[in-house]
Amino acid sequence: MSPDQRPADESGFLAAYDPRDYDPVSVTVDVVALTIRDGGLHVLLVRRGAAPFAGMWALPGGFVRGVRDAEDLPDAAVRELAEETGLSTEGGALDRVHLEQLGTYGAPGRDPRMRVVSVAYLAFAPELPDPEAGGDAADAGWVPVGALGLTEAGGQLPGTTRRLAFDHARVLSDGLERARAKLEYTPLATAFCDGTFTIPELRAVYEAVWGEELHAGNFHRKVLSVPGFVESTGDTADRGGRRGGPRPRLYRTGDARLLHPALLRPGREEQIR
Amino acid sequence: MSPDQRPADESGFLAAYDPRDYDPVSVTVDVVALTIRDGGLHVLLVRRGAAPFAGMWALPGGFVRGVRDAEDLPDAAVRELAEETGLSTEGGALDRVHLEQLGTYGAPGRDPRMRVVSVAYLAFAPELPDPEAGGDAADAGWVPVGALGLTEAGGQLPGTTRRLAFDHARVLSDGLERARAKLEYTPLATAFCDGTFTIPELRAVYEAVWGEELHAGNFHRKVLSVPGFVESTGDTADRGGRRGGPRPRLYRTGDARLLHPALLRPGREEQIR
DNA sequence: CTATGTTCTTCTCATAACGAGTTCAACTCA
DNA sequence: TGAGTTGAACTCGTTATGAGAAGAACATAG
Repeated sequence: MSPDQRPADESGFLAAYDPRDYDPVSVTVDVVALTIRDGGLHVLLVRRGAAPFAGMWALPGGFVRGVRDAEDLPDAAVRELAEETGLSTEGGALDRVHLEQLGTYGAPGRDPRMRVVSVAYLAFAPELPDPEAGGDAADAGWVPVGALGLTEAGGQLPGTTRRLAFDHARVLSDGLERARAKLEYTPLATAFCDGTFTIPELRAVYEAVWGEELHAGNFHRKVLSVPGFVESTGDTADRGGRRGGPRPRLYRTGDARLLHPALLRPGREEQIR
Repeated sequence: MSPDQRPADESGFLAAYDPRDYDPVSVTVDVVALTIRDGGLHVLLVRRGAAPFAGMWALPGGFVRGVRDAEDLPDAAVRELAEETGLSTEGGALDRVHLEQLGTYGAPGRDPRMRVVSVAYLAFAPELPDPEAGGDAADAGWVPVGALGLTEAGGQLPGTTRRLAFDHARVLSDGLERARAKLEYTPLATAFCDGTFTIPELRAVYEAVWGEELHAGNFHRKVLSVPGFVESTGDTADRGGRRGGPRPRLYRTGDARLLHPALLRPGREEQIR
């Protein structure tokens, strides 16, 4: 909408009205950056050094530059991700990172100091280096998602050692559900892989994100039967699987933007009601 | 994230830093409210009376109350929708409206006057009364979506009489695509219907949103085969179809939150690449 | 009232997709 | 060298799908 559309009973103040004069809202971006390490799904977190929530873990993020050096929201997300990972924005590994908007969180009181509306972004990345802690972050690193004890309700199980600050358990839960859903009907799983990959590597991505094992034969058949999902490079990998087996063939991402038919998660009949 | 997570080179200014002092950003909500009238999909629009974009049409929306009478984002969306439709927030037709967050739009320059970050919401409503124009809105009403000449790229065809202000063509296009996708795998089509409805009425909703005719027999079979999508009331409608035919049976929404199997849009093979 | 055309609902049928399991060769590691 | 593992391709029964047909119930024109 336009900022000057507001209730009729305020129309007399139109010219003088500026919500910033008395109703300040700050805008930040947070990034849910996901990658796969050691066969498991990891998220990029920083440990807070200052109050509030000192000592707890939080998603990387920061203020959107509003007027001075104004930046678009995705640019702010990339900037925060680059600052946190220590990677350059240009010509580096960040080019292969898929970034999409996840949602916006603005409940009053979510930050105890001020009114903050936070635009969350979701990033899918191939394996990236460990971040360096810096600034007011006491620590930073890729944390296994399974170690956070996330609940469906957007909270954390009691007894989880790594507590998440603000409403970041909710944001992260939403990001994980988005990632799981996106793998079903888009080829974004390849964003977790390098330029070339094997079908078993792709299957490992699905298994890490979905958290369950898949039928290798059926997965293989489905991936190859979806037009444009992957295309063969003609090569084979250097060696076989970890504990034996033939050398798998290599593929790269195809030109499909949607998977048809989709690769649906098995056994969701219980979660449907 | 937290507002105090920012680059290390600013950490010296931590205590004194307040982005509102020099970097003001305003937050608004816009609502893409969809309903079905006369068998066609309509969106709620208001015509702007003041510059910028005077005379053009815009999505209803307005500022989020930040600190004084602070409200959550969905509450702000409901409030704007209620103000625009003239319907009461409580105990009225708005209870049956499905509301979900669509996305956030914050490109610099999208509002020529100031930096505005706008959180868009998507509303699915059964038939609602005509709104009353008020305040600085020159006119307001339910506009057939097809009359807006929307393009896939988020613009409008040249020659379209009703021009959309700001980036609202993009927002509306995103909302329509979301609506089309949601009908595939959720029972939200019933949000466009009254408490009880017939399968042909439900099919009319799908046809209006998807913009194509569906095979009546197959649609009927699929709706009844999805567990929890609809449940029979045991009654039949008062009369048959508009031009004849038996009286269809009445159903109400079931308890399913996801459709399995999904009702996929036909003929999307071309849009996949 | 009758005739005509429309619509709801349930079929059939051929094709496509799926889950589960099998087979076999290629490979790693002890 | 042998045992165990894995990639890739296959089978088979079940389920989902698109296209079409059939028949009964109904609205409307005459």
